[in-house]
Amino acid sequence: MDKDLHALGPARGLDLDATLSSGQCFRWQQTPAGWQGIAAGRAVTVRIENGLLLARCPAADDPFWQNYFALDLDYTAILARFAKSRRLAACVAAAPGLRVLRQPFFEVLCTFLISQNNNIPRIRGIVERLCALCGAPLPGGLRAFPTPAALAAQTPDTMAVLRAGWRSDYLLGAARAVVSGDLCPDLLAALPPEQARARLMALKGVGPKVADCVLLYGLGVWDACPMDVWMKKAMKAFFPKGMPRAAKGYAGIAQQYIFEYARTRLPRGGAKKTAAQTGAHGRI
DNA sequence: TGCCAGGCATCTA
DNA sequence: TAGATGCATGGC
Repeated sequence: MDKDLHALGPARGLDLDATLSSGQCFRWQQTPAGWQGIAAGRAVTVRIENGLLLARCPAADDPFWQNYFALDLDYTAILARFAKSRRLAACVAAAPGLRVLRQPFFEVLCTFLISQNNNIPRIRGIVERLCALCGAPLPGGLRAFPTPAALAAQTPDTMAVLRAGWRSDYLLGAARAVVSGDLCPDLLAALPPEQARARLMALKGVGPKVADCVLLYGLGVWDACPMDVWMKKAMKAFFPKGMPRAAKGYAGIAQQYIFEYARTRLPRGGAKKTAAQTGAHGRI
């Protein structure tokens, strides 16, 4: 038995594969020992055994990871609400162990700036090069995600190694806004969601999609709805009258299940065309 | 080889 | 105000 391996708590239905490969986070990889991830300068390897979420990490990091995986959130109650909508329940059934993670604000802001008009393998590559460029070294040859100050100290020339294209300017702008105090996650979290959203969208490179992802994944605003064109069409096909009432207060979480259903159960690019035009909504 | 990617800013009508 | 276009890069 690995002496460093210990329980963070009951997994409460959490599915690591579904959650960590769902496109809401970009610094996790599957290893023979479990899922290895880095967030907020902490490295961890997690896996689930006998209904417990096990972690290999310093015990002092346990509260961080318990919060990261939202182990305190009662998904049984949330999913029971969702079950009142037949179609939403069908989406949940496709990945019932999917969870919305509580990730560090700045990491979410940067990774979703990188994500725009991009694909997941390339997003991961750019994020890793960013961490190699200016993230603090961690044991085991790993790198932390850069602090706002470390990123703000970069220049367009030094950022060229990322091969991130125009997104590099957005990253520098975001980092400098945080360092200057112009953008403060604590203040954002205290604002009504609509005001926080508007404040985020005042940043160059942050549109409605990125802003909503930051609200949902980085500030724990469970009602935020990340919307891109593909998702809007899937939503329109599944729920032409809008998000079902059963999702009230948890629309962002509900949408995570809808998105995962569309991503994994519909043909490639399907929600753009197939769901809306061929009646995929009739199957759920 | 060409399409497209969990968008956004900018331009134009 | 809505729709079209360009943007940098690489996965597939």
